[in-house]
Amino acid sequence: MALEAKYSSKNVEDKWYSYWLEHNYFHSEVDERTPYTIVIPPPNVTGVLHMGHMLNNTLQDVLIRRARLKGFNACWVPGTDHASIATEAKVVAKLKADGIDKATLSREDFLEHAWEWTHKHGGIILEQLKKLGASCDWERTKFTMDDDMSASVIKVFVDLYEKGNIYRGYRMVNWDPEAKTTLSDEEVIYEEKQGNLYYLEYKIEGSDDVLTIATTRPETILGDSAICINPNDERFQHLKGKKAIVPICNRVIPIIEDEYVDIEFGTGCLKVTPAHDENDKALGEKHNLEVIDILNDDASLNSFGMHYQGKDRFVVRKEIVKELQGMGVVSKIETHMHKVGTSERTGAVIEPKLSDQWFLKMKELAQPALDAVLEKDVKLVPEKFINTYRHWMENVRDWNISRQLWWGQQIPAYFYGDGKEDFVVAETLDAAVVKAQEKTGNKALTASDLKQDPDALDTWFSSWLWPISVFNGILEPDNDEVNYYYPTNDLVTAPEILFFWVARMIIAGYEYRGEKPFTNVYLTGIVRDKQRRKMSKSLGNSPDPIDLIGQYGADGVRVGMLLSSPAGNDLMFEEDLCKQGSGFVNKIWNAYRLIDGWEVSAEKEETETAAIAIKWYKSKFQKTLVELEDHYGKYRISDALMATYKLIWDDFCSWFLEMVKPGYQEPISEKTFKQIIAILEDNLKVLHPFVPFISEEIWQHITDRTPEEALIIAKWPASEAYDTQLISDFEFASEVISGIRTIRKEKNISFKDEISLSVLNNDNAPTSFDAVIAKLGNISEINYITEALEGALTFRVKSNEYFVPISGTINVEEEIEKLSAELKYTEGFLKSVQGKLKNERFVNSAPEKVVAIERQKEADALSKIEMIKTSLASLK
RNA sequence: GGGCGAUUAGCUCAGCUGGUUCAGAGCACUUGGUUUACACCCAAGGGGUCGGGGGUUCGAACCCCUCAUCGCCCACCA
Repeated sequence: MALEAKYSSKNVEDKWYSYWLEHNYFHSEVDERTPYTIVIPPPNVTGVLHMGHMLNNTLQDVLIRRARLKGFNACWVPGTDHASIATEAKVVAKLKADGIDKATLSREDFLEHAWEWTHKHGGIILEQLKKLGASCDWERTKFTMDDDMSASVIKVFVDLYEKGNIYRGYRMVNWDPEAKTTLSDEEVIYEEKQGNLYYLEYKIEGSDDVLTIATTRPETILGDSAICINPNDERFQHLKGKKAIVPICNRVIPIIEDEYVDIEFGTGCLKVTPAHDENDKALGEKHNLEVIDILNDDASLNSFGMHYQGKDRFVVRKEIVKELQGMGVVSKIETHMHKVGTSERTGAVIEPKLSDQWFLKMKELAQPALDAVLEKDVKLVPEKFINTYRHWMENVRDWNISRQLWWGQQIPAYFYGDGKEDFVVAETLDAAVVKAQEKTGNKALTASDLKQDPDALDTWFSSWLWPISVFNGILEPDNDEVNYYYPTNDLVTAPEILFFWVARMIIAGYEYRGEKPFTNVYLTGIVRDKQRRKMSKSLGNSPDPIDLIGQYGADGVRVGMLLSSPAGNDLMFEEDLCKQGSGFVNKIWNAYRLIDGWEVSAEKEETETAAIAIKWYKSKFQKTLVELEDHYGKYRISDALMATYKLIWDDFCSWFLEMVKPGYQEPISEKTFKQIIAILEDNLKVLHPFVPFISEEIWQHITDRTPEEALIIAKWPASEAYDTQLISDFEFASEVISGIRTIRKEKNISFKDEISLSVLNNDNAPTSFDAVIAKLGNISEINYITEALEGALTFRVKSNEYFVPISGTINVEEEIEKLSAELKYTEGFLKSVQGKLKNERFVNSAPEKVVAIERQKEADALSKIEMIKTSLASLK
């Protein structure tokens, strides 16, 4: 049955994905083979596939499929992340839409809603990955809130607490007033914003003097507890030891001195608000100042806000300025650019806030993880990220791991009293009771006396264990699975989460396995649109990957993504690339259609052309195999694809198939055909990681295969020595063919008209491809001659001259002009080469090899000039 | 404010140890083609003082200095 001229991906892709699943090829179990493991960067459980995932997972699938073909026990562990803030925010919004306020719900009820939401929307993204062809071991699918995963998190928390790495601290934290939770420093995004710098006058107690301070947040004056000046500031010597009066609330506050104050900035006077600024807090502690917190959790003012109580800080900012202006204490308002911290998740402006939170000490834990990367035990690709990584790890700050959320692992700290230290940390309530009894000496304490800390842990506190916990290596550190699969091989992820996730996994790896979690970290680029904007749902500039797959096929989209994705560089995604991808897929399809349509004859002999073509292609293939090895080894996946692309499109389709193609309506020799099929099969193997579907389709179409013979589990082509001479001889021959084509075109000689070719064999032109030249150039005969042929069209390849005798078609003047131009160019070239060789310093200092090359160039140019001159003479 | 990186063809990017991979690839573009797989095709062609300037060297896209522009990361300037 004839195959369709246009490849249609739809049915083919579903068919083979089901087939692969049915035969369990993606599943990995511990065996005697060497493992090759990748753990997926778990996407948000309720998320949908975006272009970033697409890139990421295509790369992982390429790596895993190639490893599978190379005979490794390939294991790609999929899963999702509970994404506490993002998911909780979605659930809260959904409840709100249903008229339910989270505050009215109990923790249990809320979690029930959250789970319901998770089950409803969860896992969509994993289904989408299947469309892409991702060959994950779905039996191993994990969720960061699975029971065992959560148990691992709790165990680690307790362990780190007992080792003294986790502490509870009253600290200035980043407060997200929208989500009403703290954020880690990494979750705060600083944006340059236009604000105002307000100059406010404070009265000096017991005098009519005023001093002026500058602030960007005038509402915080209600929380002021001092004014600070630089002791070296000449202007303010008279203020030392005095007191100032805060406008509106009339609080009397001391004027303190500290060299921290920048004399140059603003007025040189600084108001100190310890509750709402990190630096002020430090000053406050140093000078023993009162801490006045004026904000509620939703960033409205509390009772310290007096008549502003209950109003949002930004509303108050406007109103208080008016009031202050009315009092005549605003001396100046300047516009001022400053950085404002916003929440990564909700976009709300962050307020620094003092509160009790849980922290993980990082300095010590980070050390082995830093060393691992610096010593390249863990390799970052591209290497430029090493510096960024080092900088971060050397200046790592303690990690705020508590979140005022319910969706996540609840912190296993149990309070038995109101005191700051009245708590114990334990894996279970029962264990907590025992510990509490021991700690207090009160044997009468029961479970009902204990109250668990309501906060949940930061999501990253579960995902940092991912490479270990997916193999249950926390709960059972010595199990066969983790011992076999860990450390994993490659991690493919976005550079944005190098600190959030990658660095912390390395830390956890050393802390809990004494070993790195992965050997290589491949950091992909950020997918951007043509205007260099990051592709995101909110901007609406991201195409839906599933639509793209529908349009171009998964294979086409995979190729499109990979065509332009050098590691670590951002990639400008254009839909045209997918078009190119599906074009490539179609090309492969049609190459197969050609072969598939041939009539095979056992009687027919192998032609000379076919014999040399097969030998040549095998060499070319082997050479490409070596290049592929190099590219893959350096994670240059797009280069690997491009090398494969050229091998198939140029070498296989444009050259090889043209060479072996039988004549019109002629059968092909069975011997040749068998070899072509073997070559095609090898091609399919190297293509498979990039275009898994069409490669399997063709593979299975060639002949009936048992499930054990599927392409997905075939053996990567074996490396063999290859003939470089043959490859360069072919390149020579291809130039000859191109010369013939040029002449045909220039003289309008149809391909159907046979012509003859004569070679002035100055340079021992290789003859191995003469049959090919004859076939592809439609040459009746090739003659080797010792004297120039008169009255013929000529062209040159290296220093051989070729003649095509065409009577009556030669325009002598045109030929002379052409030759003269070539002569002039060659003479100029010779001059520059000789100039180099005359330079003694070049000859003396350059390596011998380089000089020899120049001498060869000189000799070639000389003989070429001689030849052109002869031709010219004969024409005249 | 500190650090890292980039700047090469219209676009996206290679260019590894300074010299045969040295000015390249893919796409786009122009021109010409219904030769028995593919117009998602075939062939040919145009296009770049390698961001500017200076230096080192026999020799620089590559090393050094400097300027410019862009990007990223980190950081508490009110």
